[in-house]
Amino acid sequence: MHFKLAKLSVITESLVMKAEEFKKLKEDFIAQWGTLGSCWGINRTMAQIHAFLMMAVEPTDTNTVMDALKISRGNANSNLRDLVGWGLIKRVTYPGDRKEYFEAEKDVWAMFCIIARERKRREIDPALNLLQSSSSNSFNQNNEEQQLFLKQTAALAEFVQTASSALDKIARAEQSKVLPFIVKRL
Amino acid sequence: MHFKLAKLSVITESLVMKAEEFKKLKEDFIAQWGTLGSCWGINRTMAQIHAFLMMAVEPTDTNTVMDALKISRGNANSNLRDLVGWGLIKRVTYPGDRKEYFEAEKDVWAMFCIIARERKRREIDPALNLLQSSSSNSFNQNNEEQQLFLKQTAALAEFVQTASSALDKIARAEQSKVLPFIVKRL
DNA sequence: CCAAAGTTTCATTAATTACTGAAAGTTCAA
DNA sequence: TTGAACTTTCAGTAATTAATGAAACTTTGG
Repeated sequence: MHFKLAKLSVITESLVMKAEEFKKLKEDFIAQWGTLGSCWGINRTMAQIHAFLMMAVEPTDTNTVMDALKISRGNANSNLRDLVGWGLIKRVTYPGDRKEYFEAEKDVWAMFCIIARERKRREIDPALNLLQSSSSNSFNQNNEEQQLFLKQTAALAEFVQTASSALDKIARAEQSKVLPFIVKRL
Repeated sequence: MHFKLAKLSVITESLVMKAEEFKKLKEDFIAQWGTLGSCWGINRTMAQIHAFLMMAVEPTDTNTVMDALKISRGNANSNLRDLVGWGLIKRVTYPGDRKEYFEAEKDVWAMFCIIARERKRREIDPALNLLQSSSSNSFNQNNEEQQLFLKQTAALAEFVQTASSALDKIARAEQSKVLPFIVKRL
């Protein structure tokens, strides 16, 4: 029996990650996710905090985040606030505990929907606004430049409009159905 | 006859944009498109140059771009190079003319496909890489933290993979079919 | 091969964006 | 009402990113 256990643990040790290794892997993942974030136009810290909270078993307080990512209180606070603003994390409080804890939305499809909705609001809607108001002038029909401007702004407006409502539909549908459906049917 | 023309021109003046007004409108549009660009994570100048070239009746040289947008030669050059790199504009030369001119892709659907392809390559693929390599370790089945990490990275990887291939399909299909299809069928 | 026309590079500078940490603000139990 | 625990703010600073413009480079007609 002793023998068997020893053998098993040898095997186990060689296949399974040690706590040390896992810690490193996780830190690496978070750091790299931050780097990826910046090339997505999201600030590094925000992406890292989000990754950290997605991988957190339970709600986590500001100090823990600060310590884990080696960032200042102010930085932690403002990025946490922004993530709450996006709806990607939620504030959690426990009765009898003054501290605030943060918990990430962990469901991937829910995350996608949140991000789609927010990006639409922040990035697509203002563009559509500009395009529609620009294309709705009385252009001179005999002026090639003006006609091109009209044609382009109108075409862009129409496209953005359609794409935007397609995105709406997608983000409102059930995960299990949408993407497989698109992958299959096109 | 003189009378009629005069009258017509009065009407015309009141309804149709004067050259001055149009110039201002276009400049405004370009400036604002630049601002929008920055909130999309694209640098302002690049977005402006792209807008300027989309609205240009014919291929345009570096000096014209510099003058129109009041930017330096170096800035114009590097952003034009980047736009060529994205495939959003093309270099055009005329026999007997040493200058290079630039021409934007004007078809909106083609633009969308280019952007989708490039963003996938630059932003999605590296993320997928990280997710797949992170989730393909031997995690300890008795460790809740490790199991969450595995679950999350694996779920993200799967989602990104599926979304990415959906995007591929969309960008390979015909414009007239895809978006209306999605809008209708979901 | 030269010089003129045109293009690219890159060190420097400017602008923007992100981060720090101390101070001010808030909340609540006693 | 006080003060300890916690959160937020914000002026100052650091880091990053973008822009300038002169110099170096390339191309080509003659």
